[in-house]
Amino acid sequence: MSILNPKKELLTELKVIELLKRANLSITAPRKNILSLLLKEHGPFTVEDIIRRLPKNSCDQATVYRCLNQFVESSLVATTFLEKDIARFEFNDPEHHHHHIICKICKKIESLHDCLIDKIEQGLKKKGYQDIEHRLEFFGICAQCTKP
Amino acid sequence: MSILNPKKELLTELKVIELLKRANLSITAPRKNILSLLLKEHGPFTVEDIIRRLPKNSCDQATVYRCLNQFVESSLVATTFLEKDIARFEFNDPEHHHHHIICKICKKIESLHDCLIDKIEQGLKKKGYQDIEHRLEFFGICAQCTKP
DNA sequence: GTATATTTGCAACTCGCTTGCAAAAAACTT
DNA sequence: AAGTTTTTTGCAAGCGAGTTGCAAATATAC
Ligand SMILES: [Mn+2]
Ligand SMILES: [Mn+2]
Ligand SMILES: [Zn+2]
Ligand SMILES: [Zn+2]
Repeated sequence: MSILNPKKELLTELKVIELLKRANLSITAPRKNILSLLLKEHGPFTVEDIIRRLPKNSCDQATVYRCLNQFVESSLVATTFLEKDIARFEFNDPEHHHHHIICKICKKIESLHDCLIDKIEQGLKKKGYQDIEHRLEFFGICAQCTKP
Repeated sequence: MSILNPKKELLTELKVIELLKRANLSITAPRKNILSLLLKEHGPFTVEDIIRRLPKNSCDQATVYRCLNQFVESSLVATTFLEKDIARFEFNDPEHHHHHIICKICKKIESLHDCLIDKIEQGLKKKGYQDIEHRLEFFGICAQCTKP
């Protein structure tokens, strides 16, 4: 627990435990560390980012992957794939479903607090972005797979 | 050249050569085969799909990857990433920019001829899709990277 | 506290995809 | 059309994010 801000730390810890319980995940050190990290900073973070922020040598990278997959599975965490072969993770607040833009050159990532293509692209142009492209994919369960 | 439809084959061949020239790519057998395949069927196709459709042992998989990357680079081909770690490719007709839906269960992919989220999701529900999610990412060049 | 079930660390492995290099083919030159 | 230069190809080895099998460690249930 931090010496500087014991109260806030404690609140985060309690919230993390509550979230893990609701997700039916047992309370372990790696899970608490990873989830509270994602709760404190917005992200999205690569696994490398996350390990860098975790207490040094506090857990294996396989554990980080396993925990993140479980969090995604139980909707605690959302994923983005802004660069090929690099998954990024952020805490999934269902009230604030949103998307991201990455700069094709410097790879800076920004979160967009909105979800309508044209409107977003107009806003991005005003912000100085050029050569904007988007990728939009849908995922669902088709009629055939619903029937039986 | 096909015995059944020599005219159509010849036209495709000419179109393919024209497209390669416009893209400043030299005219080679693998490039012609891959591009004409993508011109004939809509896709999107994985590299495995493409190799299966190519004349048996007609070229190495490394060549397929290299050609596809060049095609993407010169905007002849568009990519989609509907499943993690699996790239799919289709001919990029700029007049028909569109997106896709994949079934979470059977992985069937459908092309959507439109680009507005709400409208698309309504249409998909009418078609029998359930549990629809989408992924929307933007890519651009940020203000800082534009200046210097 | 003990028994049972779950999770972790480690190292080996998987799998799309990429790459170095010599041989082959295309493009350019005359 | 033949010779020269440049590009592309095939092959096999390599890369790297992510996964997995298993024994030891930890959490949960009783
Ligand atoms: Mn975000
Ligand atoms: Mn399509
Ligand atoms: Zn930038
Ligand atoms: Zn289906």
